[in-house]
Amino acid sequence: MPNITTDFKDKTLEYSELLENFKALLKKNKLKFTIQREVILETLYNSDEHLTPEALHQLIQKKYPKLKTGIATVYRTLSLLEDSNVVTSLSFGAQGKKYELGAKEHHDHLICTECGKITEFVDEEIEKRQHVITDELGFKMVDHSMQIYGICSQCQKNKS
Amino acid sequence: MPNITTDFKDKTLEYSELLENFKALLKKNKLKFTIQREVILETLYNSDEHLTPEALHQLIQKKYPKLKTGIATVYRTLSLLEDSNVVTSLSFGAQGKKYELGAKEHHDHLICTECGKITEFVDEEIEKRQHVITDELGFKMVDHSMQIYGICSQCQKNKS
DNA sequence: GTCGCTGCAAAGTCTTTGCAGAGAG
DNA sequence: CTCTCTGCAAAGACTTTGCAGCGAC
Repeated sequence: MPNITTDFKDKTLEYSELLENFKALLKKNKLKFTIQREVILETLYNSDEHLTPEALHQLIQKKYPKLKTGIATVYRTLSLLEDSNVVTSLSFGAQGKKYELGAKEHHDHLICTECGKITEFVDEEIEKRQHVITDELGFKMVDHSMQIYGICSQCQKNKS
Repeated sequence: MPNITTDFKDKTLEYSELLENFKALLKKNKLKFTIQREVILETLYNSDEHLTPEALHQLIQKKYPKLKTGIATVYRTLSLLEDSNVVTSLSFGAQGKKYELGAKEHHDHLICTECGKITEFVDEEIEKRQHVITDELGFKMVDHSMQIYGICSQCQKNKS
């Protein structure tokens, strides 16, 4: 079976486009476009990682020390972005949540339990089966998330 | 396509067997078998739901008011059970975690965002695809979890 | 100017920990 | 008897909220 149905990662949206969308969203809801909100969006965009609020805050403080962005603002902005479906959050076993831009297309996650690296993927076959399952139960699917945990090839090498 | 690959829910292990396994596990690790630990295991077994530590604690207090079981003990026991793979935890978007007996066979979750009801299922096709995906990346799968969010048929009826 | 936004600190949740006494082995 | 477990309360980690001044529009 040729591998034509599984795609790994890619970034589809230009930052300028994302920013325009965000501005439009704010305007639509009579919210203000502030420098903090832009910085948070931009930092999320430029990070390939999935960030915790704390990590995001630290990145911003390092990059824009003058701004003295408060952690509360990071939380508030992330909530705003999540409600608007601009970002998506992932919940992990322990405590804490990580955020990523959700404007990219839907995807699932492969998580390395050794190094924490997250690889994204989409598999058509799985997406199809999900519909079969929910249809069968009369369940109306709104969203789904899938995480596969394991050890990435790099960490396997390091161990041996 | 006949539906022969998707199974919905079932309970496979007798409580007595589960209890014996638990006792053996404790003995192996030189841990003690206490009434609190038994009550927590039993309550988890008799609940078809996925319980939060708080909910589990309340159930226990209602059923065994004399025992005055502390919430700390519930947390401590759940950690113990999770480390021993007797229970599995599910993390949710907001805060909080829910626990279920994990001795049952592996399964995924369908979660109703209206009423919170959780339906379990296993789909062979999806399980297969997961292996295809991880093999392709040289990723060693240890575990996975999948949640489908949506509105169950009952809640759809109630709304209309 | 107006009204929403921000930083700060205080207050909330949920979870973990320290400790002295209770209880299993 | 010994050494782990437990309940309680205090401490922690993470997140949210109240408020006065700031800043976008």
